[in-house]
Amino acid sequence: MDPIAMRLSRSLIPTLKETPSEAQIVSHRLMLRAGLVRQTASGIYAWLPAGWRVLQNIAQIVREEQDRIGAQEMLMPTIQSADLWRTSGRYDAYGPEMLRLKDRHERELLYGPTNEEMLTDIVRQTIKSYRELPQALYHIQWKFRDEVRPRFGVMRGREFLMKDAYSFDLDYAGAVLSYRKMMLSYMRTFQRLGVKAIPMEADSGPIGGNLSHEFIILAATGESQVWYDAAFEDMDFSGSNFAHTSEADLERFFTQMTTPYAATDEKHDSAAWEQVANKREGRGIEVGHIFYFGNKYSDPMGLKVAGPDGAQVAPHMGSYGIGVSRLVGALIEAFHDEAGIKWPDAVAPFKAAILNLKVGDIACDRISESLYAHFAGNALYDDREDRAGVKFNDADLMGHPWQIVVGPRGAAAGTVELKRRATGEKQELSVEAALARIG
RNA sequence: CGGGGCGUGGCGCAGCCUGGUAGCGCGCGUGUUUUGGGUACACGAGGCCGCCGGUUCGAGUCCGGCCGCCCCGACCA
Repeated sequence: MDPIAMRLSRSLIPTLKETPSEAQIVSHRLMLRAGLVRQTASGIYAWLPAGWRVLQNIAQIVREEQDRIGAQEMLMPTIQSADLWRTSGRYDAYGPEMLRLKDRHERELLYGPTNEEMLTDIVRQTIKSYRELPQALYHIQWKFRDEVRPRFGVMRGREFLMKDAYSFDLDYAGAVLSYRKMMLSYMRTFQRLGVKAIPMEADSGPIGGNLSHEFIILAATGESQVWYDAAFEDMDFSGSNFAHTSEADLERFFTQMTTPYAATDEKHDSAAWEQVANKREGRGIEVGHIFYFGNKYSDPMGLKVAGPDGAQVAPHMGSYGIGVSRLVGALIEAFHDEAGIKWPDAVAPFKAAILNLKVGDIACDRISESLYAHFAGNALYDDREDRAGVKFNDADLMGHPWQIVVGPRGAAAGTVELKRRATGEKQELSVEAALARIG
């Protein structure tokens, strides 16, 4: 990575003082103002350098936690053939949300909204025996759903980055294990992202099936009403650090996650709700969804493997989505204040911002440059010849977890002011002490 | 898809009703000034007024059509 690009004076991070009029909700406004994205068409966004770093950070955590439960990463194309979707019957079933295209030969194509058919087809061609099961595969790829009404910025865009995983098991019992592994992976993922996500029983929607959970981040501006047991608010995740191959641990964890009451509108049960001792209500944003759907695709598409007794059996499948680009907006909804974004450490575009309050001052420049070198590209150096207030405001807006303020007042004595964005706490420290504090 | 609204320099907006050579604030450039929470002054650059057509001597303004975007609702990772 070219370190020059991390100097604000040389970066394309166009912060805005005023909010473009198209943005209503706070995350959308802040994403535009912090220079993370630019809209290029309704529901379609370009990810500018800082936004792209956040997106990659989230994707990387998702990736690591998928790998950790033994899922294999791959990459499937965005463009798919209509014929493939006809094999499952979904080409006609999907409706106008699907973006349909034609190539120069008038062949019917589509921009994929999901990949069940494609992966089922690939597995059908390659997996022939129960000995090759189970399989869990995922990719992180752009999807397109032609929403009637895109809104909320990247949270409800038409083009979006999604992690979608697919599991193939010999039987129902195996599929349940795969499903529980994914739930484990999801809880670990959201925990690492620094956010509380609650698994809620869900309708399986157009994808079909009967074992399904949504993962909801609590945020005042969320789009759906949720009811949940207060037990989720201080749930202990220390027990999630077990080997994903342990069936007993998977069951224990699954039970822990799904026993306390939690439901969205569509599944809310007032009778069951009455039994909850510590009730909590709020708004939430759906950031993940997992499904078990049995033979919904393996049957119509003719996916079969040889079982232990030699008979051909249709594998049981599940699919598992995380809205990676939606998470960027959702995290901002969860972590912001009047001044701007307050990124969780794990996803922040930069770990720290270095605010040189007096560019050209020997001591300020020297300390700033050495700090900048120390962070090796993971700090944004505000080396603009601007007023201090401009830098403070932009740093707060962009939401770097740490701000290292290098001003003439302290620089002569070798000290800097360290500000923690999340709490607002400020400390005057030596350069070494500040770096030690940031870790 | 029903209902509502908006398209005027990069951003936020006025001008349109009542047609007469396009304006304000921010941002940007230059200079002076200021120097720890968006400093002040001066000068300056930047606009087929969304597009097409019509009415008119003349259209940002009036009329028609189209396109784009936003908001509310029904629907979704």
